[in-house]
Amino acid sequence: MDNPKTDTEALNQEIINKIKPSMPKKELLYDLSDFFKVMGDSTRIQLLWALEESELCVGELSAILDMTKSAVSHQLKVLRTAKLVRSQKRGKNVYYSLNDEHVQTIVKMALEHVCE
Amino acid sequence: MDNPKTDTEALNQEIINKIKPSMPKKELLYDLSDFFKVMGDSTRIQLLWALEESELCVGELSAILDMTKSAVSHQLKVLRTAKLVRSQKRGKNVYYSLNDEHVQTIVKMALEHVCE
DNA sequence: ATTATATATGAATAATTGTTCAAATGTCAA
DNA sequence: TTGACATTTGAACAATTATTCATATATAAT
Repeated sequence: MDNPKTDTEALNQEIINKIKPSMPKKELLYDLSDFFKVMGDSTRIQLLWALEESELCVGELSAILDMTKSAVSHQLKVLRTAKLVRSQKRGKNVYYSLNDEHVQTIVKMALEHVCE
Repeated sequence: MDNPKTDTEALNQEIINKIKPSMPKKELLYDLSDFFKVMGDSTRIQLLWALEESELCVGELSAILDMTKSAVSHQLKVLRTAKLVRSQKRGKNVYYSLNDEHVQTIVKMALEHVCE
């Protein structure tokens, strides 16, 4: 062969040049992976799962998950920051509810993936 | 009030008793959160993103992501273990491709969530 | 066989993160 | 105001993890 590049590189440079500019920008990339990071914790999955059935306050969630209120509150904050849940104070209690219709669908899809 | 329980506990015990048994079992819970953990890394999102366009070998992915082949290989192993991609050896190269149709849909849904 | 290339792997390091514990805040009732 | 309760918060600790570096394996070409 006369081309030293193709001699040592078996890579398809054409497809590299085509795909590289179509990659997501850094910011979108971090937003995406941050979203999945939030979902990637069993405590938070449980919280979302429970909240699918009803609005619930911290004490109730703590009883359902059988975890300390502190741990639950910490994780609720993560979900709140990610805008997956919203909170509403009523008296001494703070009630949480789902804030995004996508989440239920995404969990269902993930279920289909892991259940096979 | 005559009931000391309801006096100090503002919790709705009925809904706790209803929701608690409907919670997912530990194993399913871990499978679910593990799946999202795999998605919760920007390098792995990039790999899946690129592989949506075409089957690619490690060197090509390394060029597209602008990362060392070692780092790419390590992350491909994670995706392979999670059965999100499959690999096929051809000559000196190992070609990777997507192994699950759910993933593209899930990423699209996540995009809709983060893009608002 | 030797050399070059492609990929994989193991150990090490740095960074991130979930829970616990103690303490702070906020709300209601007496 | 004082006391009890619901929730939040900050610091600390343990555990997990992504990348780097060096090395190992495997394939192809000379």
